[in-house]
Amino acid sequence: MLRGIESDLLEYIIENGLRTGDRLPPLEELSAELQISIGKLREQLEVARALGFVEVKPRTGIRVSPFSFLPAVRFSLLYALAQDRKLFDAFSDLRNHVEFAFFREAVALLTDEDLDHLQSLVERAFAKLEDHPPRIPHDEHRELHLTIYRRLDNPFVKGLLEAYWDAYEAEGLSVFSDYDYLHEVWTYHERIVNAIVGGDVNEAYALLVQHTKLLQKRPQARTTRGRVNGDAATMDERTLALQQVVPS
Amino acid sequence: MLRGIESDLLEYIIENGLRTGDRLPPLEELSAELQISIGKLREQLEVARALGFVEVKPRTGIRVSPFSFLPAVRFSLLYALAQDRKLFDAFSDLRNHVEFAFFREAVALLTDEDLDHLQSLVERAFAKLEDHPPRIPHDEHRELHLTIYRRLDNPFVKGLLEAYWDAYEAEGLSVFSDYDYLHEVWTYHERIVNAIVGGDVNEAYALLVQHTKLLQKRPQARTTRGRVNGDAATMDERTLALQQVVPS
DNA sequence: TCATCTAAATCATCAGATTAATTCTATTCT
DNA sequence: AGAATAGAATTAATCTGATGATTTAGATGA
Repeated sequence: MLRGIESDLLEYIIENGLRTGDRLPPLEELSAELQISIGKLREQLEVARALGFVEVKPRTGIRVSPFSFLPAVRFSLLYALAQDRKLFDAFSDLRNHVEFAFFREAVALLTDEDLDHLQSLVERAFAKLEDHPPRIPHDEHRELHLTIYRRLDNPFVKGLLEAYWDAYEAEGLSVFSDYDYLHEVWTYHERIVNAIVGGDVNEAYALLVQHTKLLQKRPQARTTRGRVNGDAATMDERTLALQQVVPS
Repeated sequence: MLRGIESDLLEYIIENGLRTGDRLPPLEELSAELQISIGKLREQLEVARALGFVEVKPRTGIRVSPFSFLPAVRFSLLYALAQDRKLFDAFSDLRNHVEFAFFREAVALLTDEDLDHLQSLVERAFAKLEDHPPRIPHDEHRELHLTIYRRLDNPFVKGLLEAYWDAYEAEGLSVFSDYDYLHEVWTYHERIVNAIVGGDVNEAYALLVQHTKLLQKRPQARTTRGRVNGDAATMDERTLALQQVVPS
């Protein structure tokens, strides 16, 4: 049990069969019971908290959280990216392969409500793009992708896909896209959703793959530090407008 | 920089551009410089240590480790499995898809030495299986798979694949396999390696997929607590022998 | 019923002291 | 000179006790 992990705190949770929502004893009690100081206990607690295993608040105490792969992946990923931004492409590559690999299975599980939701996301995205001034439909982008995989009963796949978007945001890519690119992406999204709704999974898959290639050759309008380096004079009006707003 | 992660310690590493092997100041100094107590610093240090970002020893101090995705994945995965063993199948499914998705690319990068190594692993595995008493070639199994993906320049893919084997061992599966199954698996391995060496990647890929299906319908000779529940009377001699030795 | 205040529980943080582990260094022995 | 050993210095590891901050629950009053 828990071989390879040294944590009296987590061991306590496992050995006592604590489940999501269950409360742990106060640190002082735990300290007495586990025979280790509060200081050491807090070191382990911080790890458990960073990885999303427990939620800890004053007065409320320590509660077991539902398992999610996301915090661990995100923590490691964001640290890696802070050291070397080139690793974003590596993770991106993994994410793309995972999306491809689970696409058919995921689509097969979508409910009617999910399909409606996908369509409304496409609508909202185009509304933002065609607004004056145009806005970047970043939240819609994230949610569209994650919605497709929502019904997969695999926390590890989900965690990876979710972490991608956190990394995407950390990289600042969302802010630095040009208008034509975004429009083309969303045209693909629209066609993917239509294919899914129409029951043509093969077509949807093919479009997904194509749309990913689009991202790979996206305009590299940024320096290594995430600042825009495009010459403003060469940008079209709508792209310029996009760069002046925070994505919403 | 490091948005979404709250850790003065990691921030220090990033902001000061510390690289693999670099040393951090002693905790007392850090405490003074970062204006936080040693106790709090140690909480963050424990997280960084658990995720493999730093190595910390008395007298030597704190050193930055090369980045690896493995510790974060393993930690989260092992905790998850300790709570619910069924999650092994979920991670296994992810791992299989990732192996499939990166197989061709990985094989294309293998060197001649790698191919030699693969062949020697197959030889060693059969030698163990045909020994008296037979031994489980678990290390060879792990290394064969990881060797195939060794040249991939993607720490995230590598971390996932490595973590699988830690989980595999934690599940105790390695100890509870029957002889015929193992022999069949290694026959596949042999054919996969031969196909790779022969340059027939498509054949190798097809065999890989087949061999994975073999694992999915493996004999479930264990209870929920990892103990053998097979009736000894129904086992053949060689399988019985396997169960009495620790894999080596 | 609602809002506000009060008190208790619990985590959060800190400072200091002691202990243990590791590495370096100097000494001693062969 | 070289190897083994003993000791010293550095640093993390752990514990203790004290104080502060936050959240919740309950009491109080309009």
